[in-house]
Amino acid sequence: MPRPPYCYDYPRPAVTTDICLFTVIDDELRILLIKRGNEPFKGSWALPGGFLSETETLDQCAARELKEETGVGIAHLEPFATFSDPNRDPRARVVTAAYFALTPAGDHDLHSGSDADDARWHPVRRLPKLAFDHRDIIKAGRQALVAKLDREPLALALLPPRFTLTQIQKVYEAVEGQPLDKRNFRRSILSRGWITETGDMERGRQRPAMLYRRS
Amino acid sequence: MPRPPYCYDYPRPAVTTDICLFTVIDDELRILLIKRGNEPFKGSWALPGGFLSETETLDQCAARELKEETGVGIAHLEPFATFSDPNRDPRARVVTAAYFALTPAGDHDLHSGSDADDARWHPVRRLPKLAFDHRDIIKAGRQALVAKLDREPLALALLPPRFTLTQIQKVYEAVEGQPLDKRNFRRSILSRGWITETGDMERGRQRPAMLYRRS
DNA sequence: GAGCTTAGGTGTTAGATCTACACTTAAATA
DNA sequence: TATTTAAGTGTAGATCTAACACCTAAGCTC
Repeated sequence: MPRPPYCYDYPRPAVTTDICLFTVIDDELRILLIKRGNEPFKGSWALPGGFLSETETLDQCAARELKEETGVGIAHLEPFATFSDPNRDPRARVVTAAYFALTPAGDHDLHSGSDADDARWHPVRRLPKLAFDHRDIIKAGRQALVAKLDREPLALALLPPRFTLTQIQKVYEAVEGQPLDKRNFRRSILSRGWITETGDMERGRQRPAMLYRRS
Repeated sequence: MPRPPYCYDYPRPAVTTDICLFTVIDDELRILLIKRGNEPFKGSWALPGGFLSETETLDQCAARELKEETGVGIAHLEPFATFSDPNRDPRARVVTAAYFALTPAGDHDLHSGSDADDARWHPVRRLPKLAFDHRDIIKAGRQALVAKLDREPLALALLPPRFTLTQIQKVYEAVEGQPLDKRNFRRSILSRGWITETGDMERGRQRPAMLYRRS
């Protein structure tokens, strides 16, 4: 098929994905950031992400980049916005599709990529100096997460396979940033049908708690 | 500043915007489609849209393309998804940012672009043969519209500056595709504070109705 | 093993919101 | 003046929401 010239005359931007990978550690919402080892913004922190390859969708690109960074399967990954200011990257025109991702706290094999010094979980309320427009992206990502948490069982992606009602309540409190009433929360979360009793109890320092799982 | 080679080694997709421009005509939700005059998909209908230029954001690109197609300012325009299947356009790799737009029914100066035969308002429940993945895009756009209509005063973007309660109810019924109870609808819409009485009445064939406007 | 510590687990009430439902009114027209 | 058409209005029952406090089961300490 002939390639109509109008289709190719346009300058093409580079296309990337950037991922806001959230987790809850110490009852606090945190995000994975990578310290940049190269200019521009050398020494600043940045979101994980990378360039779209020729044969993959943006979803696949985000999943691949995330796997390369964290070495784990991610419980939830979805796009929430695009960022396309012509000057957002001083090197070149780069349009990025921003994703948010969720993973349970715990055993991540964080390993720096080729252009990164370090990877760390940063509390979203105390962010360091960020590269590019990544502060804006994180702000939008948090808003998207908060907005969805009430309508979809996203909290399950921030928890291990079996968890107590107190644990899931703490996830909601960490994401929403406010305490919730225990009895009202339990009534509400159980009425949604997202979770089921396992029958097993968690034995800890106090009275045992019922373990729940995804329905 | 030197351009790091990793930044340019990647093949770059073309980037476009596609716009689902909705309106309500004859109590029916309709979408603007353009008949394609060129291959591929010659004779099929397609969403208005076009290529991102070097100096504009995706928002600006969508607004510009829409203005070129319809000749009117648009009351509401926002992105809702991206589509990036590597084979979605048979000519080349094209990633598109999909927008939905809203405009009051009425006097649009629809004019075909260079590669279009015709532009028409199609009822969303009876769509013709569509080019590319535009059927998927429209489906996602409708869902985005329905989801937002309840939370934000989007219906005002589908109405003239002054309107009656019956008119706004018909907009909701057209978008949601189901009839609504008149008294409950009125109580609900008035309690949101989005609209205010003008004090003027609309004179028609029957008892006059109060005209409202955006608060 | 008794007492302390810690988190788990449980109900009710008042207020607000939602849903279903039918008749009267004001103007235009015939 | 009678008819047609859409405008406008209220209530009762059910459901949902928000506020609120005490008892229980286990581990730990002495």
